[in-house]
Amino acid sequence: MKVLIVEDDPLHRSYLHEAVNAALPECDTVIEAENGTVGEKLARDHKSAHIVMDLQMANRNGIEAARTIWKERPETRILFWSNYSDEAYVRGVSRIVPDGAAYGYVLKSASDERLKLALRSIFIESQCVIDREVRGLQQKSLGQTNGFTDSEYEILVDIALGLTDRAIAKRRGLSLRSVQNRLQQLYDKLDVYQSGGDDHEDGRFNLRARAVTVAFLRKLLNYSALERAEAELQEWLDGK
Amino acid sequence: MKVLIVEDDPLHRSYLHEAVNAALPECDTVIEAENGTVGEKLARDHKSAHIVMDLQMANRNGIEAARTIWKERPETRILFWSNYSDEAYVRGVSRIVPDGAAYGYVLKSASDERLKLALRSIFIESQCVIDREVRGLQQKSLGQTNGFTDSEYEILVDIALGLTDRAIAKRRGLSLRSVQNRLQQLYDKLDVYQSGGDDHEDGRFNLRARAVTVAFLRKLLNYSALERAEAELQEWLDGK
DNA sequence: CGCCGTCTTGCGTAAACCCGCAGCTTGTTG
DNA sequence: CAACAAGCTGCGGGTTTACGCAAGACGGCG
Repeated sequence: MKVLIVEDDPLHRSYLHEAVNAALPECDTVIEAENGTVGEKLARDHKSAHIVMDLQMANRNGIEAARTIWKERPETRILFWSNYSDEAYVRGVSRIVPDGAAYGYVLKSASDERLKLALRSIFIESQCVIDREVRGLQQKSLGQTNGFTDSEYEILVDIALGLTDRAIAKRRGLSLRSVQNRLQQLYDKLDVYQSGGDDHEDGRFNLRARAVTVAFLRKLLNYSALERAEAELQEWLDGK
Repeated sequence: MKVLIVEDDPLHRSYLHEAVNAALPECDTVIEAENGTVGEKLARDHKSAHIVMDLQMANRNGIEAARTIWKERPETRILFWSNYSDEAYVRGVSRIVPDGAAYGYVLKSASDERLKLALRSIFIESQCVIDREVRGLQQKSLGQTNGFTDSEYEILVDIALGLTDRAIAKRRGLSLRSVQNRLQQLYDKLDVYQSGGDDHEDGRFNLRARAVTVAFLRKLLNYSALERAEAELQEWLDGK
């Protein structure tokens, strides 16, 4: 059995290496990659390897890497090991996981024990292991209560990218008015009207910009999500 | 001599601990804090301590902590040890460093040797040590070429927060038109008109929102900067 | 089938935004 | 002091947003 570790930080990398050795005596080779690009390449070279992947990496982030890896080989087992449980990450991951694939999401703050258990569950037993905290987010976001529809999330990303209503309409194949409807829906859910709605109206917000900020502060968006969305946008722009 | 380590990540924390021991034999006590809040408290308790501080921490980030520490004791020597050299961080740090204070900014990717040298230079020799990469940013941002004025940065933050032109005018004591002037200036510098300015005009951007996005992608803004700005905004809103 | 909720679309309006033009106040420089 | 650059401000107008109102379209359900 082979395990591929994809992780930015040398300290974390060697920690992972040890953890893998301790948790999986049946594993005979451990390979390391220090960014997403190298990770993809090594995954291609070692087709049987299971993967432990950091999400936040400078060169090419974990979600990107995982997507191309899964595209080539959907049955690959990947354990995401991340510092954060931003909804943006969680959403990003669940968007790309293939049907029936075994994967995991464990926070770096988890104990050694938890990490080892997760390693064994996923790589040996093919079971999904999602950190409790992450799991909570996932359910809240999928359940309609307090969560965001895909269409709402989509339009959030679009205004975060800085598109006009018209451009969004064109991109998503909607009328102008429909786009604006979704925006209102979004504004409602993000509670953008806060602080100033009742008394004097002088401190009002620019709803569009405020929505993006609030989403950022709530970790619905983060840098990595923006980066991905921007790449998709450019692709679309080039494709006419 | 005492050294206080303020760092989120247990692995990094113990690495730092060792590095301090190795670089500073004259140091007899090393104290550790796992977030900014605790760091502030321990800094108060151990007034003579030099500090090594991580910037990105979940609970209370390094810039906040450093600010209150320096407010109480401006001669404290602080070495910032960070994963990133986002302009937002660099700007945030240089905004709060007291006149004549000795401080340092070293990236986590630096070698052991570099870290040790920095520790000695700052804590023993009272010299400022700024990582080469960070230094580059600093100069570019202070020099007018390609850099952003304080007023431009200020208005960038304001629209990122989602304020209306009118609200910004009130907050900064300007006329509406002046605010809009600065905005145009900002749009120019951020090169927001890209892609579509020449040929067909269908893929246009909402300049205001686009500016924020571009700033994010260029790391002029990041989560921590937004968080701080939001706190200041709330303060201002409360103060009428 | 008819009723109902959700989603889409068009029309219309008030507000906000982007920005060219031009007059003023400053600080700087020869 | 004259000249000039840089920033602030008001005016005016074209465009984009935010959103109420109301008329279809579609799917589920009794």
